[in-house]
Amino acid sequence: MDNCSRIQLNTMKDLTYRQREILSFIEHHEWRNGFWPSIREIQEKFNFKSTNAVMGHLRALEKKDAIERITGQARTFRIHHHDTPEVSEMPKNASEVVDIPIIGDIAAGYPDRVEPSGEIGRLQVDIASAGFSKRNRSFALQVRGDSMVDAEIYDGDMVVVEPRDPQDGNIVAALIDGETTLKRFIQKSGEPPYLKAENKFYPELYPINDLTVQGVAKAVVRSI
Amino acid sequence: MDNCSRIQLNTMKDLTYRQREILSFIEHHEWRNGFWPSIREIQEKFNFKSTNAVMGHLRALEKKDAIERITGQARTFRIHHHDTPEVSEMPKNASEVVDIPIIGDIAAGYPDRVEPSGEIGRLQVDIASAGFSKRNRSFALQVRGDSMVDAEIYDGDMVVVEPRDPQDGNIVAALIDGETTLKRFIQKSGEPPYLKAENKFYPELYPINDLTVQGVAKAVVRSI
DNA sequence: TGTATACGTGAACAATTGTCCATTGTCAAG
DNA sequence: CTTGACAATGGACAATTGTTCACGTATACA
Repeated sequence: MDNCSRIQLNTMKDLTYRQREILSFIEHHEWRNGFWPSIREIQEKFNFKSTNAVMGHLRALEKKDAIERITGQARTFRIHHHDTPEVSEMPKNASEVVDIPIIGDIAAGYPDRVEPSGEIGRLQVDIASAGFSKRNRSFALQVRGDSMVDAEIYDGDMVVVEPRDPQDGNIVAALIDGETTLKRFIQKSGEPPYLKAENKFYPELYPINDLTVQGVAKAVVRSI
Repeated sequence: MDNCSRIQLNTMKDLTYRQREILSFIEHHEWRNGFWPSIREIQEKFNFKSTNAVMGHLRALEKKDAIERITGQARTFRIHHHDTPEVSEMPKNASEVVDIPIIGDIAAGYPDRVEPSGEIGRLQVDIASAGFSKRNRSFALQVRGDSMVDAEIYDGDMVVVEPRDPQDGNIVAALIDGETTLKRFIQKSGEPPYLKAENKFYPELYPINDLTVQGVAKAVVRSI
């Protein structure tokens, strides 16, 4: 189907297809559940009638140096990833980002497993997309009320705000009547700037001075 | 109103020093070895004469919602990261969290500056509120289309999905017709579960099998 | 004073789980 | 044809491991 996974499959190692299936499941189980499967869980997954079928594969995988185990101990695996990591465009300084794969299509491949090839990008939360700053100059506001519903920002949402000067059209955290609220910042050339609520039931215009705007909203985070 | 958006700021009761030690060791063991410790391994570490000492602590940690276990199964832990553990043997590698203050009211202070006193909590992007996992078990989906607009999820949003079994009412990433979509998972007691689109112009019901649900949506992140 | 929580010992039990025995079959290579 | 790698069955055993009961201490609290 997609050549990415095919290439990876063949470059990997001299594992058989079945062994690769087993290995995939083990990895996937840990990824999904946070702990490794027991041999009988693997057995069930593949409808083996005997645990020894699993044992055979595990021995093979260990012999081929794909995995490592601690004999006698339950659910103790270690996966050896000596397939070549591709050149990464990601910043080497891992401390700067929280790195989350963006998966666009996980339909292909082993149905119960997310193929690496399904990844269409990475979400680097602190920098690229959301403006999260390590310097902690950014902050999050929890939205109360519905003054921004027309901008799809709702009660309870967290809005990440970066303190800086706004530009026309930015959603800003603004200090109005002693309260911090979210408004849209409007500044047409030659005219004085003003703020605007994104809810048609609210007054449109708000006065503004140089202490009003506290920062620019960079992202919305909503827990579900 | 809904407790979900209040996040888990105060849901975890305070751990005792001893409980924190235990928790730290469990985390550290997994970090170092790649799998969770057994109860007797914890016992040895702390020189307990009885496994029941460990059991007591584990029960307490579970009661306080710090960990999760699967009864009867070996080495199956799940750590709930509600806050940053202060006592930790683990390296304070900053790459693990992006730590953002949640500011409830900054009206009182100097408006161009974030007052520490205005902080009502902290948003730890990778773990607490959004289900971001440093182990990368979570993943993000970019929403295409409008099948969830009635749940305030829009085209282009990033949805953070944690792979686990859904409960009634959860928004889930579901594999339908070879495509991953967002649906609401409905399971009334005694009845077979089904999926439901949150858009009145879409068909309501979708069939479901054990490969359908890929995970539960934990958060929405939208760049502005 | 009672009661609750935290902390721990000691021993026994039962479930989970890894391991190993013998055996069957296929298939490609020598 | 034989050999070896691969795949799987079936059953049994033993180690690992989680669980529970009974019992003890200390501390804080109303």
